[in-house]
Amino acid sequence: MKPSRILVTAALPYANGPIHIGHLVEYIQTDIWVRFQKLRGQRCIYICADDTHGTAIMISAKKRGVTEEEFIEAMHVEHQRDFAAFEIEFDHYGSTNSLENRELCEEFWTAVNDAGLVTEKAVEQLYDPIARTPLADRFVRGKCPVCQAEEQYGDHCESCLSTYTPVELIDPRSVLSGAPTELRTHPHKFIQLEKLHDFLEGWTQNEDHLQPEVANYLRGHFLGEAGNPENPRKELMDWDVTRPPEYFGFEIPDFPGNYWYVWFDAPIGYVAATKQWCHQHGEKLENWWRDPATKIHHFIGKDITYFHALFWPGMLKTAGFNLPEKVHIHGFLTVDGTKMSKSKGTFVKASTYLNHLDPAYMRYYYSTKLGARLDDLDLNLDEFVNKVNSDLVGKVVNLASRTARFATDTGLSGMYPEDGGLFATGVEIGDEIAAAYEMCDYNRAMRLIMDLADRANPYVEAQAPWNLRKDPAQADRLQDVCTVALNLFRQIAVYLAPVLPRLARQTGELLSEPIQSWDQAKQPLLGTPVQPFQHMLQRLEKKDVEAMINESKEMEEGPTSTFQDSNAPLQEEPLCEEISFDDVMKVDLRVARVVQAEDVPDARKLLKLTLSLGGDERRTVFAGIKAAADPEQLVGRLVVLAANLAPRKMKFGISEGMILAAGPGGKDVFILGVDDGAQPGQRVH
RNA sequence: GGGCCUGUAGCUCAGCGGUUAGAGCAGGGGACUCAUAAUCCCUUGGUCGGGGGUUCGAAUCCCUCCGGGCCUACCA
Repeated sequence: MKPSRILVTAALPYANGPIHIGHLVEYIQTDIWVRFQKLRGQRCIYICADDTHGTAIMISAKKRGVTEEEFIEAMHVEHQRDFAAFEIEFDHYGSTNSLENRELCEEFWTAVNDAGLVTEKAVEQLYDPIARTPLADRFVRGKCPVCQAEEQYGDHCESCLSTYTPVELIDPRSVLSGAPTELRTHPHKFIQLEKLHDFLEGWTQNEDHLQPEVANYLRGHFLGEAGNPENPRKELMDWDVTRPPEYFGFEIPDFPGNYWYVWFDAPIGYVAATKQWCHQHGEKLENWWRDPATKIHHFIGKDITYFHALFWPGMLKTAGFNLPEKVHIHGFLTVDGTKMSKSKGTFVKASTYLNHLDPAYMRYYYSTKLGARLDDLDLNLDEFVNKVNSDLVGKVVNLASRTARFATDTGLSGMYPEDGGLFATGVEIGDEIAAAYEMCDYNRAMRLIMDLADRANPYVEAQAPWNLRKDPAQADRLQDVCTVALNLFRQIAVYLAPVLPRLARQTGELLSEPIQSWDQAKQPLLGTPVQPFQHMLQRLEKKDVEAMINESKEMEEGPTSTFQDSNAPLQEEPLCEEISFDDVMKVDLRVARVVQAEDVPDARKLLKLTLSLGGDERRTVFAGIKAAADPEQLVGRLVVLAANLAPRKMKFGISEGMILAAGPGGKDVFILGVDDGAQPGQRVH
């Protein structure tokens, strides 16, 4: 049975940066699904908005010397421009910083309070006294309490992989101002998700609301299972949903001076944006969010599974809104097999892409790669060029391009000619294609469609319209052959319409009837004029892809040096805030000799070093250089030791300092040495 | 350490208990000339990661090992 309404959302992009090709996977995937539903005659709307709150936005605005509102407004314009250029067609694109969202947040808040889900607890958090803001973990950097690695984030150490709280961090500093942080205690409100445990277990594990692997993940990771000794029922953690000032967001009415955490108001933004759309279209929000006849589909990336599969359904349930019919979760984009990288030029912004390439290429390529699973998706640049050219230009558009001009004078025949069952096969396969779209199995849909094109081209080859044209007596045959070829082409264009809306428009113009419905693929088009053929899609040139990648590479700066050093290290770890001479002098660096070096068998990264500062002065230091250094080769070497570092208890013993080294870690650690003549114990000035 | 996913032709993948394992692209040979050097025909190529098991029968189910990815690591 057809649902009477389908409401589709894509995750709200954060208004802190431009749209890039990784984002586009999701918005294109969702757009295709929505266009497919609409083509099938469903009542379907595509709702999205900018996610505008939080510390990061506040900081970005400050950096540019504008208000948060100005900042997010500029981003709002930019995002919409990029999406439109990629033919991503939202029915409404709102903002979480809206009146509607504030009101709905209050409504949800009242509901969770009334349901007894809210509790208050004191939270210790690091605070930046200069920027006057509490600091999320990623805004704090300091020394890892476990391995002493410098410049680690507040919650985990990238060097030794240990985790901790920002409070444990040694010498924590704010990333914002560089100031040493203060520890402050502030009341926060929490939502006790555990009280919804039974509901969430039911919702996540039944009725295909989630992909099976996602349901497994949630069961294994958060929910556990009653009666399963391997994976006993786990308690869901309380969710901290408020933030003390300063914070850019909505102030909480019954908790003055506090703000809802951005993740509280962001998903509510789905509802708020729908509400705005309703106002503009004379619709009732009740019909779209509180009517079981409306099916809600969320499309998200796997990174935000938790919020959408546990937290959000819990909120909706509590506040009496529709639960999602399905949360479709996709993987991440890699380029040529690796993470997108600014230095490699594979971190391509939507606007950069548009400077060089046709969005249709990307819509099609992603379609050939997207399935219903949450697997990562690789953009292989060679394959990209290849596939677009051979499939779209060589096979599909070529069908029209090689026959349309023979039919321009006559138009299409009045009766559909014998075609050996080709069109009928296309009708039959159409159901399979539709099923594949419905299940988000776009790569299967594309394969089926290309298979149709692979059947159509041999037909043209066999009928050889270019020969028929030479004989005036064969004029009718010629018209019939072109009628078949162009109808097969049009059938394909209908099936591709969700992916390639422009091609569908062009096909409509060529054959004098717009493509508006999936069912148009079931009936041949007859007797209409054929317009003069115009190119529908340019071939994709490898050099354009290369130009795009080059433009995406971050520029090297400064005077040209004879040493062609990459800018990557600075990109990955930017310079810190300026500090004073006194600050520098606080660190007592000493020359030390490694007198003993041994492997720590249980540690993944650590070596235990005994250092001599001359005489009897010895220090034990655990250094995260196991992968990079051979203990035997270290013995006797002079190194530089941060000698007045507070001792730190680690799993394997007490570390009494740290040795200086450069490099990203792992195998690439380069220990600082000292020129010949230095003596252990000498200070480094 | 745990969890999830994954390993099929040079590449990207389909097949997920049943005839000699498939497609597209790439490679090789030929044809055609309408078309954006597109198209068409033929063709090379795989002991389906290794090993064990269940079965009349396994790429397909189970176990185990190896490799890859992602997520976590007593705050998601």
